[in-house]
Amino acid sequence: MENMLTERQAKILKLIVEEYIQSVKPVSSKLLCKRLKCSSATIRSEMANLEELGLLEKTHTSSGRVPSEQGYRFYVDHLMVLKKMNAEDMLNLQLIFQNQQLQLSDCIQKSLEVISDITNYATVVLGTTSHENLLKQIDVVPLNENSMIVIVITDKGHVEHKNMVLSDVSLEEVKKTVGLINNLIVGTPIDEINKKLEFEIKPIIGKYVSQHEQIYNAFYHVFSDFTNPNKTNVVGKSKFLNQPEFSSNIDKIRQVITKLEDENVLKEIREDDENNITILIGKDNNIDEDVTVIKTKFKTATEEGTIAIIGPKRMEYDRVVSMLDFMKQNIEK
Amino acid sequence: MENMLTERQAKILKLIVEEYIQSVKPVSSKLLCKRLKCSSATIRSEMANLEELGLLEKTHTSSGRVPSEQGYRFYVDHLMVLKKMNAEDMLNLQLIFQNQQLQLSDCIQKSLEVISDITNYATVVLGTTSHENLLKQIDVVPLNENSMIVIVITDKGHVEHKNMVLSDVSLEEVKKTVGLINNLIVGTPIDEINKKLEFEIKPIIGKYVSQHEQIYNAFYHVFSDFTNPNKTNVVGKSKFLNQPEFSSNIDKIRQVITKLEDENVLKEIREDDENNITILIGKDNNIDEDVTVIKTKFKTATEEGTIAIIGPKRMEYDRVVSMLDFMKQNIEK
DNA sequence: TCCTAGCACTTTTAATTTATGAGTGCTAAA
DNA sequence: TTTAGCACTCATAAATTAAAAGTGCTAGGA
Repeated sequence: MENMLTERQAKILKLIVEEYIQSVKPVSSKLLCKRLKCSSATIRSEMANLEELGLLEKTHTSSGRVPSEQGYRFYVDHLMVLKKMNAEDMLNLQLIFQNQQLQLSDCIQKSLEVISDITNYATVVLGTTSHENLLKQIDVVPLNENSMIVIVITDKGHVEHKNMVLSDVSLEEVKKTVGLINNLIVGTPIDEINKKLEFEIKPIIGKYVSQHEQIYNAFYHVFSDFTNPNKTNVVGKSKFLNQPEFSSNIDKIRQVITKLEDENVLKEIREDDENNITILIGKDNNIDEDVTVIKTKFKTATEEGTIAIIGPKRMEYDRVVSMLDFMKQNIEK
Repeated sequence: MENMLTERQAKILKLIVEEYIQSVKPVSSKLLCKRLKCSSATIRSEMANLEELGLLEKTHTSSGRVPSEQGYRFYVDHLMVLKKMNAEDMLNLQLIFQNQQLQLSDCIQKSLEVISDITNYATVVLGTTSHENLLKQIDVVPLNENSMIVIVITDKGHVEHKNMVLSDVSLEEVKKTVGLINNLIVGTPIDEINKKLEFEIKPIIGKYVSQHEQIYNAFYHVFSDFTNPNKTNVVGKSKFLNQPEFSSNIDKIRQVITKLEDENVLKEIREDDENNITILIGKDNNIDEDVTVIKTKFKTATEEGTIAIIGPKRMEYDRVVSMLDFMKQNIEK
């Protein structure tokens, strides 16, 4: 693959991508000839070749060159050298994961917030609550006359709680039902609970529990809410305001932010998720052609999902990729 | 108070404020003379008077008039007529509160998201978890060898859960401790638990529980995290992108968004909180002189806090105030 | 065959000018 | 007290100009 380009062409492409990522200005031949030992004319002719190959573009006839989408792609596939993370940042992130008070999902959330701040890009975690969780236990805590709290715990340590309003129902009967549930359907996958509830519990409480209708309905409700996907929240959407090529174009920013608030768009980020790091440059993603999404899947005993960093196409790929990798490592251990 | 102005002056001021809120353009005398039966010259002289009084301003010598900060203040204090909410919006909000599955704080959060969408302003709820909550019950669910989940429930129905990592500790001993806590310190205000833990529980488990050191520390940790203020999140910060007087000024937007992410700034919004609706126009708030904060306190049996709507100074006061009032009603019942 | 100096040409960007229009303040008369 | 009329101000937009940054191409040199 790499023999598509001469060594010098590769060097030039790399320099242009990195220079442009840094300066946000089309890169001129003159600038490069300082770093390579040759004249600007030579570079110009090489640049013309690279443009021919579809790796560079011009913004107008006499402008410097800018990487094309293919140019970025070639860069990340063949030229990029990963950039090790700043030790301090690494430490900060690790500290978050070492806080054993926190659920894993909170650690992920928190560290992605930190990453958003240090990179100036948006970040997101998708689908951290695995629905393959199995029911571990349910508890009921009566609050007052007619309301109680139902707490549902899964084997992976995920906890949810719901209010349950039941007027004129004896606490005894509710507890009986809880006992039945804990005996009969513990170990069931969360999203199959309602089925079991209907076919295994309902008949039984129908016999032994008074006011079974009301109680059954209340519990059915509690578990059906569980199936709702938990809402995903992109962190640092407004970081796009800090990116020069966006800040001159409010409409674009608005457009991108709107996309980042759209559940469906986010859902698509999860699709075709590979185990290693995937880079969706420009048209590869469904957010905006000037945006890049870098994402990876993670999978642990308790959780599973995708984390992604979202920024301009002109992203610091070398830095972001190694950060994301570092995150993945941290999560998975 | 209102006799500061003649009836006609009041009418003109009201028209100018409302026109400007709608059009975002300085209001000319010509425009007004269509609505009042008099010539533009007459209006001009009245406008000059109102400017004299500090209620109007010009953007340049020959421009139309714009309300001054005092002008807005006079408007909201004396001239504004509340605008009833759209029936559909009211219904939508009410439905959220009628969903008995949800905790009150979730209802508030959800409905403020809706309000942010229909108004195009940012919203926030501050300090919904009252630390006057009393401990109702704690539960422990073992997950595996060395980790368990502690669930803390308060009398107001607030639930929190924490991971607790304890290696080589017998479950029996932990359960004993839980039993002690549930017997001895239930009913204690959340933020006093650690004190009680130290002076009442520690001595006892010191006697009766083996490995008390480790267990005590773990529980101490669980409760000390509780005192952390829950993080407040402003909804719809990017709505400022949709406000014309901001969208021409990215720096301003960035500045405002940064403020809205600053915990301290948000905390100040809660201060001097009155029971009724408070309007902080421009310099009255600590966000930006072109921003207005409209807020009110709410207090229910279970929760207490402040909700606020944050938008440009050129805010639809009549609409927002009645919405906020409606929200308060809904929350408190 | 490859590199480079040189030059014509293109386009952007910023600065300047010009013109137009919206709006005011003031005056004098109704 | 109101209003018509007019001179004046300033913002905005369009048009012009000038300078700067780059490129492509060519022809000569290594």
